[in-house]
Amino acid sequence: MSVVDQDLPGAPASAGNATIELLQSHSLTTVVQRELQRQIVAGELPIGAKLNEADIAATLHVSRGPVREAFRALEQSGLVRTEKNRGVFVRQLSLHEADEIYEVRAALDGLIGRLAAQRIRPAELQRLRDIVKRMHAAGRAHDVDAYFPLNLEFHDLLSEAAGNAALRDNYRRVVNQLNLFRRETLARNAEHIPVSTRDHEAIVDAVAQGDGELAERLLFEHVIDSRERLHAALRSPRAARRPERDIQPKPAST
Amino acid sequence: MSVVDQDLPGAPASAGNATIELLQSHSLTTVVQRELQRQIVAGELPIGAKLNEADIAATLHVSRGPVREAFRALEQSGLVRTEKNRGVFVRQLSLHEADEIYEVRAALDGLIGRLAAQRIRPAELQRLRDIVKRMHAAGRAHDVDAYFPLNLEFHDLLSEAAGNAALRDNYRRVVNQLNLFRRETLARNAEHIPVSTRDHEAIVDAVAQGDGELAERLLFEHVIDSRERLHAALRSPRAARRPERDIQPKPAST
DNA sequence: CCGTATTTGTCCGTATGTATG
DNA sequence: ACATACATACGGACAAATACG
Repeated sequence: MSVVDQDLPGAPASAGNATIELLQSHSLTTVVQRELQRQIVAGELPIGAKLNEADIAATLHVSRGPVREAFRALEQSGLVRTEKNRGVFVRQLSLHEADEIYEVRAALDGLIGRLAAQRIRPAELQRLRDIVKRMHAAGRAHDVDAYFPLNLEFHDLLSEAAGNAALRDNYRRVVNQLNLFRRETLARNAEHIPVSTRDHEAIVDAVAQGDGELAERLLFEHVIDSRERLHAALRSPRAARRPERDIQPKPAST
Repeated sequence: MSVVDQDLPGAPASAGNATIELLQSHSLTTVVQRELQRQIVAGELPIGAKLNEADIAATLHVSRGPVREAFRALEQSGLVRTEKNRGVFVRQLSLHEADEIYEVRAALDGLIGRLAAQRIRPAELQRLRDIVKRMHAAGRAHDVDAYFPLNLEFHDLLSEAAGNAALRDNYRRVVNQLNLFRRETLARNAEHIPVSTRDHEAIVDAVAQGDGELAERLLFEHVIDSRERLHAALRSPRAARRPERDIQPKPAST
């Protein structure tokens, strides 16, 4: 009846089972929360999809209690919205909401730049430069699928290098929310990769030189610019190709 | 068995009962969440206090399910911490954590100033000036208990005037977390009221003149300064008068 | 518009882990 | 160290609301 009993068919119950290790230190609520967040961020659950309590509980081999608790956590983190007596849905950001969150991200990213310029360590700086190098490669190859995760990794590493856990956590929550919008609409077109990569290069240089004010300004403007690119993409004919109504990925069967 | 049956002894079941109205539009989880948040922010639940599921459920006349769900939401909002198989406690911020959160707040407040200078409406500006006027009065009377809520109201109104709901929500969460620390340690001494009120006056002026850059800088520094005042208060002999271990307000009885 | 099926909201019982004498 | 008491974690059942035919 539980995730350790029936899941992972061939796994022995002895040492080395990561699932058991996970359960010993984390509650089922936490496991469900992380799994749902992963599915949402990874795009496995489409925007607007309805999260069915019973289905999720059955799939993860847990009862509805932990699932409902995970829903409340995800709601606070801004990844889902709850309608009373109707259900929980993957959050759909309006353009207006995305604009607002972009401004918040710009402020946080500015502080990240300011602090990272003071506190970044050589190893982190080297990793940043490696990422930028790979960004150049992805740009030359017009490989958007390679560039997108590099962009996430760049900013996540920078938020870590700022040496402020609260800032990093707030930043990650905001970025996760924004991904709800960009995945839906932004064309992720390759045209902007070169200019964005130049932004990143300048940011790394400013951080490397310890110029906090410059890094702050560059990062703030980088975020605002990416918001503007989003607007431009929405005005282009390629945009609005997907409907914005609720999507139900799995009606009933499995 | 429910909150509407036994609570509010003399209240008739007819129209005008706010409790029934509340339950019709909100789930019990939401009601519990708001009530617990209110108790934490208001200081009715001391820092480090253990939140007993059964006690809370009995007091609010609900079952333990909604209480557990509310715990998960409060955990994400940073007001409580959960220890597996041990319980939920009102969060205790270390000085280091408070420092980090103060930096986040400074960045958000800076953006608030920048945006409010562009978007504030005359009625809001007038309300800000009224609050500052009352701050002056509280300062002259050395009335810290009057000043403290005025300070909260000032910044909350400003976050509203910025015209960005996401920014306001993020700001409120951060301020709620910081109150977990300031209530415990900050002496709330009257000495700083005049200088702080002058800060607020300058901020209002900058916003009124539409000088976003100035308002941003003033607010950022205002927050950093208040963090420094916190540090100074901790170094003063008056500080550290309360123990930092867990407190249990109501062992069992009611 | 009504009856049925499905889903959510709530409550309670039980097992497991923790604290205490 | 052991046994007891207590709190939490989880599962399951019932009631209410919604969705569908």
